[in-house]
Amino acid sequence: MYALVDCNNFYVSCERVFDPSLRNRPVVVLSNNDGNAVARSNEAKELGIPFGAPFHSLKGRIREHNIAVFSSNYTLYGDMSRRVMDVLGGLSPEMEIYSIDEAFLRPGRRRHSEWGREVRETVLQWTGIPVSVGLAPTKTLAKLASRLAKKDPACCGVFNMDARPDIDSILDGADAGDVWGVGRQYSDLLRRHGICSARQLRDAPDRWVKKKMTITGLRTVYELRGVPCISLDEMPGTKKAIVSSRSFGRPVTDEAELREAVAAYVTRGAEKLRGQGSAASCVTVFITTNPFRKEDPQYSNSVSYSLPSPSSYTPRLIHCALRLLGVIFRQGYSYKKAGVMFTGIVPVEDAQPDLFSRHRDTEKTRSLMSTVDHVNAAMGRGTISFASEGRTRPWQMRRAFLSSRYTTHWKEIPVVRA
DNA sequence: TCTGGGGTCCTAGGACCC
DNA sequence: TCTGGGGTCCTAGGACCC
Repeated sequence: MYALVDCNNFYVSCERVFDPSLRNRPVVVLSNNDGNAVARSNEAKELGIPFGAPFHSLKGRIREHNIAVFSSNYTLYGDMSRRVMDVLGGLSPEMEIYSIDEAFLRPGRRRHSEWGREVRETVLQWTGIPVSVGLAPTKTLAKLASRLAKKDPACCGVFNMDARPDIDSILDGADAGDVWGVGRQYSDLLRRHGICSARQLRDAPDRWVKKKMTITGLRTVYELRGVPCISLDEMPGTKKAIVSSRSFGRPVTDEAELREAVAAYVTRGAEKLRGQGSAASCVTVFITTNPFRKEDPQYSNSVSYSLPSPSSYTPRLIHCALRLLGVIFRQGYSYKKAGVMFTGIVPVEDAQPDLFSRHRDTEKTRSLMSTVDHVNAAMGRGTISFASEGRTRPWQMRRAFLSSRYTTHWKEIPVVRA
C-alpha cells in the first residue's frame, strides 16, 4: 500500500501561511525571472489562468480580478517543504521525498483512510500547508488517487482507492493523459489509437504497449492494474548531472557581464557538487539568445571540456568555464540565458588524479571550500563570494514581487501586532 | 520590456572487442 | 544462396517528471 501526499498549490499555500489576507483571493506565483505562472490558487484556476501562462499575457486579468502576484521565493518554499517533510517523516516508517511538494509514504498498520486523515490534519496544524492524500496499492494509482482527492470536495482531501469497489468507473473517469508517466506525446499517440481513459490504458495489450511506450510504459500499465512495479526510493542517489542556469533580467551583450554570470552559476553548481560529496570530470557551458524575439539575430552554442582530474574546487571550475565561454562567445548578440553543467560526476574519494597534471584537488583546496561552504550556510549565501561573480550583477533575474524569507532570515521574520 | 529551471530513464545504432 | 556470434560502451534523441 502506498500513499502520495501532495501539497495543494504549494507555492501559493506557502505565501498564504504568512499573509492570511490572501485567503479566498486569487493568487499566482511566477517562475524565475517573473516569467510564467507556475502556481495558482483555486480561485485563479477558476478564472481560467493556465499553468505556464506568460506573465505579460496576464496583466489585464490581474488588474481586473485583483489577483495577488508573487515572484518565486525558493528560500521560503524550500524551508516550508523541509518542515512538511519532517512532519511526514514522523507519521510513516518509510518515506520517499519525490519533489518539493510531494512524498510517497507507506501508511502504518492503522486503518488507511483514518491514517490519511491524520496526516492531513497534522501537516495542516503544524505547518499551515493543506495537503491531499491518495492511497492505493501502487504508486501510479496513489498519484491518481491524490488528484481525485483534490477534485472531489466530498472526500475532504483523502482518497483511498482500496476502499472503492467501483475502480473501473473511477479509471473510466480519468484521462489516460493524467496518468503518471503519460505525457503529451504518449497521450496523443494513445488517443490516435482510441485509448482515451485510464481504464482503456490499463486494459491495453502488453505487447502493443511495450512496443509503443517501451518498458517504462508497460510498467505504468501494470501499476494501473494494481501490480507494483515502481518501489519506494528512500535513499535518492547522488545526481548524475548538475545544471545551474538562469535567464537574465535583461538582455546581456557585454562579454564581461556574461563572464560574471557564468562564474556565479559555476559557484552555485560547485556548491551542489560538494553538497553531495562529488566532483565533476566534465564541464559544459552554454549561452543562448532569446528565441522568442524572432526579429533579433539568434545564436546559441555550447562547449564541453573534460578535466584532467575530477574537481569540485570552485576556482578551478570557474577558470575552466570562463575559458569555455571565451570559445563560444560571439560579439553582437543579445544574450538571454547562460548555464553551466557538470557531468561525469564521481564521489570525491573515487576521483582519479592525473599523474601528469599539477591541477588537482588537494586536502588544502577541499578544506578551503569546506570553510567557505560553512560560512555561507551559517551567514547566508554569498557572504563569501568570488570576485569574478561581480558585485552589482545587473544581469540578475527580475523578482519584482518577492515576499519575505519569513522563516530563514531574522530581519524578515513576521511581526505580530497586538 | 515581456515566455523557468531543474532532473531521470530508455532505446537504437555505431564503434569496438575477442 | 549461403560471409559468426556474442558482448560492452558510448552517444544522441526522445520520452517523462516536478
